[in-house]
Amino acid sequence: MSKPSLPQGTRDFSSETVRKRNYILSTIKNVFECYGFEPLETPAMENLETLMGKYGEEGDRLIFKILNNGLNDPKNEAKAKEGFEKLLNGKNSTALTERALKYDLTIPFARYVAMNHGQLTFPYKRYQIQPVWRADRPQKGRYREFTQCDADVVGSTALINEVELSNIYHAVFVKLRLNNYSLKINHRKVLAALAEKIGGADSLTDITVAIDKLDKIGIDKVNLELNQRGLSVTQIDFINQYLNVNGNNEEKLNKIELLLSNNHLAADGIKELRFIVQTASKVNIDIDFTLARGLNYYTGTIFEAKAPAEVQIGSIGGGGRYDNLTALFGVNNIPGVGISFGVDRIYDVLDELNLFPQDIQISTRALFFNMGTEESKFSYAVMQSVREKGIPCELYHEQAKMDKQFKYADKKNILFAVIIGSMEMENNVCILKNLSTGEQQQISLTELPNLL
RNA sequence: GUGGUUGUAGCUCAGUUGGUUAGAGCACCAGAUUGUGAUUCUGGGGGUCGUGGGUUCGAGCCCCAUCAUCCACCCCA
Repeated sequence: MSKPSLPQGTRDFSSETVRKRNYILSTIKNVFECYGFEPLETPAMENLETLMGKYGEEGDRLIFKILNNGLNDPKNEAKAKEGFEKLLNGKNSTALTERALKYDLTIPFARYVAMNHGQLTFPYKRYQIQPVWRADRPQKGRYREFTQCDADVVGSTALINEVELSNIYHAVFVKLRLNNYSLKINHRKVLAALAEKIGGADSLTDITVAIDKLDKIGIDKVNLELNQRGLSVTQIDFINQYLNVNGNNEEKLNKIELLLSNNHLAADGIKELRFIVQTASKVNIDIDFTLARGLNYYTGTIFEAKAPAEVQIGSIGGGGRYDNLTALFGVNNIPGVGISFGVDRIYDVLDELNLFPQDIQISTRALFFNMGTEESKFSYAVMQSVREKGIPCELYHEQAKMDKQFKYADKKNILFAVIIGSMEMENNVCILKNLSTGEQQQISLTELPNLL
């Protein structure tokens, strides 16, 4: 038998890791609940049809598909072979695969809303914390199975939702002591206005893909890429003016207003951004007109949360407004806006900056030493009475040298040692030792629970 | 999907132009120490050198393939 291994890009989470992850997840969850969002969970797998075509060509390629069962049944053989031929020609075949692992939480959510809109109370505010899968090649901060935390509001076009979601980002990051985060925002209508203004509305994708890389590859390479994508010198020149818009948020808005004047798309977008920036005044919002994000379904404001600059990890969250996501599933007029937290990356950031609190690793408060057969029976009974008070504790599993029992307590971050030997048994007392300070005292057994 | 990096003990890594029985530190176990964590000392267990082929009298080292890993691109959280 070969050594056991894990599929590429997946991970086991040790006890310590799970505790750290839960710290992040419960922080996010509490904030979501605090803002009136309700939980939702959807299955790990969806019908392939539900997912295909929703994430662009690149996205389709990264969807994990599940092979149908029973393909080796003789009566399915012809179908299976035909399906395989189709697959070789780059087409999907329900004869081979009709289910897939979910790729994100947004599309399954849209499917859910489309299926249940009759019963839901709008605006419907839901949050969802679940794993998703992508057949991407793993690298730093990138896995094939990872957890997303989404909060969306559907059935409302009110801008207050964008403000709320910005405040959620702020609340979560502050609670995680990630005070230097930045929340970049932009508006799809501003980007569209830029494309319109230079007379290349149809090249919107080309423009945004290129300018999105500005802070990564620099202006020269962006211009080169724009050139390669077929834009003229005058067009590139105008884009450069657009990219040069700088200053604080208000200054940027004023400058872009001037640059994209007499364009109703730009006017709309700028008005909305201005409202959000002014209303969500406590949030570290940084208007960034180069922010593009996936162009699939966003139509209004777009968000991207960045880790503090000293950590070389890109985006730790993102989101935006979509006009009509459920239309993909035949239900119209349900606009929405949502955000997502990238837990796995937030984990890496907190780890790198040493921001996990120490006390999240403590589970057992007290270790009862095992001093012998009779002693341990006695200790066990005492321990059970302490457990009844809700204090987590354990008895060392066998009689062993104290040295060994101390080391066990050390490794498990246990705070106290409770030692009951024959002498203590006779007098109904115990030795309570604080393992971090080394101080110890003899106390009566009735007092014990109060001192733990 | 494209290009590159690295695979030797539980962990971090040495290992000479290819040459005896593959090493160290940490960790683990036992003892010195039969009711108090340290330090020190002594002893001990652990490896198909990622896997499969090839070259050679001889391979941890060279060649091919494969798997895994990490990194970059694409894209993304």
